[in-house]
Amino acid sequence: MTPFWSDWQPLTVTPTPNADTLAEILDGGQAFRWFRSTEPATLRSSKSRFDKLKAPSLPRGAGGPADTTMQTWRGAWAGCVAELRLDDDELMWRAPRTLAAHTGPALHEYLAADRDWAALADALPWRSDAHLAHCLTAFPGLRILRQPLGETLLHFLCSATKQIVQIKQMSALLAERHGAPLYPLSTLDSLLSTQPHRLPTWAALAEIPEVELRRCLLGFRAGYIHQTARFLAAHPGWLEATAARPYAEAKAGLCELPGVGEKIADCVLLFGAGRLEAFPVDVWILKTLAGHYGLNNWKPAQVAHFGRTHFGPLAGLAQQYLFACERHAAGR
DNA sequence: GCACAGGTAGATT
DNA sequence: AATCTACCTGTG
Repeated sequence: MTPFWSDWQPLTVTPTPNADTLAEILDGGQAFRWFRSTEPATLRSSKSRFDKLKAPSLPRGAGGPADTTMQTWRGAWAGCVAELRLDDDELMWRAPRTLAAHTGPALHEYLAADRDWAALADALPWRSDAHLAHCLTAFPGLRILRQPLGETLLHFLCSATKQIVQIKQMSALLAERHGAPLYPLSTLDSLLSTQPHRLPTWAALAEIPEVELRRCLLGFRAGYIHQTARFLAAHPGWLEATAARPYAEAKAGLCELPGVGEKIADCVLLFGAGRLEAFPVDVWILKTLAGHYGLNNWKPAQVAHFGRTHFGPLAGLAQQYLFACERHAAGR
């Protein structure tokens, strides 16, 4: 019988992130559909339904220090499912065989593998900014994902005053209950009850009653998502065209959507449209710029303007470094 | 039981 | 124009 997963294959990214940075890229607030498939060795004694998954592919020698940090990440985006792991300082990937041919190029795009993210970080003004320099050192190889635009908008409409784990829960419920299956049910999925689904499209969301959305833990965000879905379904291509306009126009356009303010608009442009000049300002950035840059009591819009002028055309990348550092310092 | 969480929109100064 | 507040609900 043909194995369900493809063989592990290398994915060339520059630079290769370490395990901490990879976790920050996949699970640090840019994306919300990546889950660790295996736990650190210290937790392996606890019962896990994923235990049976890792047996065939345990890397390197058993018992070595590397085992404590070895993780496999499983994620879904658009029509793709993939697993990622670090192996001898190389990023490896695999996908269900039926999707593998499509997933390779899709991963390249998703991870923005065409860019040298060390060179981009080096272009930030860290030489005159000691705190930024510190953050660059803490998460070497951090990158900004290029996620599907519509999914990014949906995730950040879910994000208002919610923690990452809760956003991931909303996303999982939306996909499971309202999204199309990613591939025919496999034996593996039957055993584990993990048949993955896409997120619902905006056209599909437009047909879902608000009360139904609320059952996906969306709370007051359900109204925003419902109204935004109605608008987007009635205006095909509007989202893509809007995101492609010059930064100020794109942001203003997105802010027309119900539930989308400056912060969410910047997140959508940065994480879903590769617009690195976008500088989302949330409570963490507000806090870090107050603490390290003396911007006490500045309003979010003022901080956003400061960020774009101080950090320049790659301000969004700087923001991600600052964000990761601040959350890490707070023990998140 | 109660504050708080990757905000936004509408009302009220 | 700047500053409150309500909005849902899981988590600690």
